[in-house]
Amino acid sequence: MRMNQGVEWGLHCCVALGWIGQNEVVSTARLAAKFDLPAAYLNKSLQALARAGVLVSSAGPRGGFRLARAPSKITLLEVVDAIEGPEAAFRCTEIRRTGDGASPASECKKPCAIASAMRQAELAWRKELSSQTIASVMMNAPQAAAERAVQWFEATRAVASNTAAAAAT
Amino acid sequence: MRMNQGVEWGLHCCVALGWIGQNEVVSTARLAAKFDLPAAYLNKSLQALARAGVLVSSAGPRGGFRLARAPSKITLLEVVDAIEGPEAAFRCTEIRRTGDGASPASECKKPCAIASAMRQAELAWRKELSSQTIASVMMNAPQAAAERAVQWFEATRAVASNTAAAAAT
DNA sequence: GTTATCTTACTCGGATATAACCTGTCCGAGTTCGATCGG
DNA sequence: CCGATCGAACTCGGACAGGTTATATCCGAGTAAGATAAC
Repeated sequence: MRMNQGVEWGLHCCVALGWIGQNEVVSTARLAAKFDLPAAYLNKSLQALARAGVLVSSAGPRGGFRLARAPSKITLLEVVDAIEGPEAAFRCTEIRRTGDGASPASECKKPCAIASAMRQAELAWRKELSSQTIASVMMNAPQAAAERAVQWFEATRAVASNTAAAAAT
Repeated sequence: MRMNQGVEWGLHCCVALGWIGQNEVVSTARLAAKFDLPAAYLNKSLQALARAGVLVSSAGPRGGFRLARAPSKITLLEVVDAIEGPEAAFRCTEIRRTGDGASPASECKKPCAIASAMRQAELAWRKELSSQTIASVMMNAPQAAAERAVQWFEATRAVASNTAAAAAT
C-alpha cells in the first residue's frame, strides 16, 4: 500500500500558496522550481486539485494556480481524495461467494464482516484527515518557513518581471 | 493508494481457520479451493503471516497452516502489517529541503508538518485496526457462515482420506 | 491622448512512452505418514 | 504380533515471468498581457 507521490507535492504546494496569499497566482514552473520537482508531472497533480475545486487555474501570461478558498476551509482529505481518487484502499471482491464453501446470496445481504471492519478503519483515517486543514498545517510549520516562502515568491516574481524587461531591451 | 489483494485473502483465511478450530491444520490448496483463489499466490500471503507469527506452518503430508493464537488475540493490524509490510502509506521525501526555497537544516529538526499530519491520520487507522480482532470479525459474520465453514472442513478432510484410500486401491 | 486591434509568448490540459510494483506461476528442499520387512 | 526401516508423496519456501498501475515527458489549444497603429 503506497500513496501517490503527488499527494505530498500537492499538499506542499497548497501550503506554499496559503503562505503567499490566497489571491496570488503561481505557475506550475515556479512551484516545481521551489521544490525541485518535474514540472510536467507536478502539473498533473495540480490539474486534479483544480478539477476537485481546491485550486483555481488561469491561463495565459501571469497565469497559474491559486487557492480556491481560505486555507482554513481546505481539508487534507480534499487534497488526498482529489489526487488519489475516490475508491477505497481496501476493495472487497466478495470471495465469500466463490469457491467450494460459497455462501448463498441470502447470507450476503449484509456487507462482508471483513469489509466492514476495514471500512471502519478507513473511515477513522478519513475523519482524521478531514479534521486537519491547510491552515492548521501552516500553524504547525516553522514561522521561518512561511517568511521564506513569501520572500521566494517576491524574488521569483521580480525575476519574471526582469526577464520580461530584459527581453524587451 | 491500493491495498494488496493478499490482505483480503489472508483475513478470510484467518477467519475460516478460527471457525474450524485453532488446532486444526489446513493446507494452502484446500483454502484456495474454498475461495477459488490461485493456490500458489495465496501461499505467498500465508507464508508472510507465518513469518509474522500469526500462523504456524507445518510441512509434510497432512501439513498446512493453523492459527498461532486464539482468534481473540490476533488483531487485524497484525494481518495487514504482515502482508503489506512495515512502511507507511505516506512517505515524506523531505522536499522542503530541496529546490530554490529550500529550508536550512536548522529548521528541519522537527518533522515536516505535513508528514506529521499524515502520520497522525495513519495512526488513527492503525489504532482502529488494532482494536478489531479475528474473533470480533467472527462475531459479526452470519452464524450460518461459521457452520458452513465447519461442514466444508469436515467434507474436504473426508475427501482427502478417500482420495488416499482410492489411490491405495 | 485614447482606443481598438493584433501579435506574441506564456499558461494549462490532455495524449503519449517508460519504469516499478503487484499479481501469478513454477520447481526444489524438507518432512511426515504409511507401507514394508525383519525379528 | 511388534518394531525399525525405507520409500514415496505431500507440504512449504523461495526463485522466476507477465500485466497493470504509477511515474515521467511531450506537444498542442487557448488565453491574457502588452505592443502597435489608427483615430
